[in-house]
Amino acid sequence: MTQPAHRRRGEDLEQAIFQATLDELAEVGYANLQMERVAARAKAGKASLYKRWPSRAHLVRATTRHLATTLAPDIPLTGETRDDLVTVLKRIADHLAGPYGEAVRGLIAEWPTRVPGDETEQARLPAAQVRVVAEILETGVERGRLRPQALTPRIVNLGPMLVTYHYLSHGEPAPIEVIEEIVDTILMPILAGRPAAEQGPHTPPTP
Amino acid sequence: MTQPAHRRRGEDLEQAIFQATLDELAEVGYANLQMERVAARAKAGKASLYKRWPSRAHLVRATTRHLATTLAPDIPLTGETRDDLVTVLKRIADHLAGPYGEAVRGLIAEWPTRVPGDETEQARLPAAQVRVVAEILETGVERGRLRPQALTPRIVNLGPMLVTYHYLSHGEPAPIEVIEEIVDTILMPILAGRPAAEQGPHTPPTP
Amino acid sequence: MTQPAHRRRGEDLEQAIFQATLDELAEVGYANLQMERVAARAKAGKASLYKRWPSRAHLVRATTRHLATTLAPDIPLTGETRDDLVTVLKRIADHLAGPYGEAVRGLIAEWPTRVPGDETEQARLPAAQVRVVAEILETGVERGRLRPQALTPRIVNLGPMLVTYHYLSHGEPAPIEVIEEIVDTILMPILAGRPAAEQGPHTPPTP
Amino acid sequence: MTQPAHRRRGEDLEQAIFQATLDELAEVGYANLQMERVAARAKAGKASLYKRWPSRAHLVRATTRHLATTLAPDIPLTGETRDDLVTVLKRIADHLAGPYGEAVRGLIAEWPTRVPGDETEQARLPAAQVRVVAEILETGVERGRLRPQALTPRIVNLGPMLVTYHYLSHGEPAPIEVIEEIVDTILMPILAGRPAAEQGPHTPPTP
DNA sequence: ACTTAATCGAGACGGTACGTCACGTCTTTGC
DNA sequence: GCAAAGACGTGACGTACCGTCTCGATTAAGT
Repeated sequence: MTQPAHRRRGEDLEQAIFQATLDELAEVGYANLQMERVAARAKAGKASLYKRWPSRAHLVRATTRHLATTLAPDIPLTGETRDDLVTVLKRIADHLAGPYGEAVRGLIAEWPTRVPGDETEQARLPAAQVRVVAEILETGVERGRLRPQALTPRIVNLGPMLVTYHYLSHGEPAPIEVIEEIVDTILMPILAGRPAAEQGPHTPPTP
Repeated sequence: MTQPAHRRRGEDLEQAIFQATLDELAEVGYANLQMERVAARAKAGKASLYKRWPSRAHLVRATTRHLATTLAPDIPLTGETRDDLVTVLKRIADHLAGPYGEAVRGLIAEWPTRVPGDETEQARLPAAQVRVVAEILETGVERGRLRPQALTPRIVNLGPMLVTYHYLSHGEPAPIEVIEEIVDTILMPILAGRPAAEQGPHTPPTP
Repeated sequence: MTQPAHRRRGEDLEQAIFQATLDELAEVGYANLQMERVAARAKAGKASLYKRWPSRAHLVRATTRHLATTLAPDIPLTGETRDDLVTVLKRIADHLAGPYGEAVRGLIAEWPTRVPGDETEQARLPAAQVRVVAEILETGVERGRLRPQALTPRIVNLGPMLVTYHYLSHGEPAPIEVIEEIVDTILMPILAGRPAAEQGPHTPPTP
Repeated sequence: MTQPAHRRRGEDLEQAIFQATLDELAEVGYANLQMERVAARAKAGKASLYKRWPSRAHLVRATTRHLATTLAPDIPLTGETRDDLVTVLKRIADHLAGPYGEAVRGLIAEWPTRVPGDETEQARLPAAQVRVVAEILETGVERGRLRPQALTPRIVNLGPMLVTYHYLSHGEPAPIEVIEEIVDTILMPILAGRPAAEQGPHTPPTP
């Protein structure tokens, strides 16, 4: 028999529902995600879902948060700011091609806007990976390559934001050429405080 | 009598449907937009909608394009790059608070992704207003204030993109402080080729 | 409160739907009977109807069968064949003026003809009342007034059939004069084996 | 081009519509007969139909009357009452299998009942063929085989009525065995004034 | 022959009911 | 005493046909 020997409760059940939600997001996307299908896939009753989350949006939001805690980025860094930025942004871009990206797409459209006191962002950037960006920039500053003033949250978020926006508007992750162009013509000029003209894509800096 | 003397057909009818769609977007948002309500509001039959657009997403997309053609930006410019950028980006931000923003939110989530050959962007930036950004930058270049190399599409779009992203992730238009921060710490450094810390409005570039 | 304390399911719900169907048949007739109105009247969802019967025709057919089981004819008989026949045929005629007649009218037109193995008759005569006719004739045979050979199903059904046909072709129940003419010029001659012209009520056969 | 060189008007057009209606009745039956299909089949506009008949029921009724005028029964008679009755009733039964029967089925269900002064019967028996029945009976009376008192309209109609009822309740024309049983156990006893026992199906009268 | 008015075909239109589907709630049954 | 299963009331969906209307083309009748 496929059914569990002992009926799942509490944490176990929640895990199964999260997994079913992720699978559905990956297969049919947010727009076609149905509570009935999630429940069936998790071999759970619909009431078990509604007892925990009042709507599809809340379930998906909880699922992405669950996903964030289980994710180990593990990105190999070289210490070279420009290359490391390309690497981590490509990771973020590809991450969006999966259930996480679908969740962001859906929550942007459906999250009940303007709940007073609910200051959360619908299009929350993947925290663990943004943290890696911050580490790259901190390393660059320590090595004297980047201006310390550039380490503001807005600039740290800029790269992930542009990559996410590309996914949202094109429906697929940014290709490597786009990421390199973003890094070389937008991020590095701001961070290094040098004109973009002194560096182009794939061109090593003039000595 | 409220009913038109002659039954509306073709162009007239389409205009009425677009208007009804815009009104519904503004009132209930994309997620709660219903074909039945749009039809009723336009005093049209549902079949008249489905004869023209196969789905809600197509109707909304057509409506935003219709909206773009009827929009006259008419933004007063001073010739001062930094101030003009703040002005036009604020306009874009506020424009997103209306039906146009709702349409973008919905299309991001619901537009059928990856139709081969359909290279259109779901989160299309408002073309007329982005054109104004380009004019501001061209003026700056002509006056020798901005680097000519910065006039790439990606950099021209950068400001509108950040403002749009703010709306998508927060659900409300970017406030003026955020826009000024974007212009002063991101756009102007890239455009003028100077470190953000050293720059202020109306400051000539250091030799 | 008008709503039931507990949501109706199974048998209870079915009873309510049957009652609503009968009411609609009586009020608007079969041709104008709508599933939506029946559902609304029964305070049920349309899906609850379609889960049980695949079409309007099946619902009405089931309703008439339900009606047949709950009907108690209770017709007072005198033992006098001719008079009892007139009485029961009048009952049948009047019964047709209600929802039952409407159901028969509709099923004749709409029942999917020639379903292999579905030998049921669309214009099924009301079984309980036809049984009373049979009893009348059996009594007549026992008393030696009627020929035993006349007790075939076709002849037993003849009276109800003619009365039903009158309703179908005129849209209203046969009046008493028509029923008496049917009994005196058609039924009694066949049953008693005497020429119609020579017969009257209570007249012994000429030797 | 497939369109007629000369556009049809008046009588020509009406004929084409009648023919299209008959074809549709034969192909899909009354319940599935659609004004749009009739119009398309007749290569006519819907307005041309509605200009002449206010509803589907009126169109079908007019079509059956048109059909009645164009029908030539041409039934071979032998002079033998019993056999001739079987022959003509079989003709009537088979006639019902075509568009005429479908029309009767539909009009029974849909004809607006109780229009004051509209005394027409929905289930009008085919007049030309009923007239043949009358001729057969008149011949029988002239030859002294049948009782003159039996020549009432109700008895003349009895045979066609029973055959029609069989079609209505079974959905297909009465087979020959049923017709012979009707003639031998119902019609002949009434007409000849002899007990049914003296004649059975297929059994010659005892000398 | 040349208008002139009627009539036609074609089909768009405003409506409405259809039968389906998923929602979120509620009841039952089993563990 | 909670979980699974799923029936239920609700209501929007997208489809199909209704009966009305508009339009331009065709045609018979009147000049």
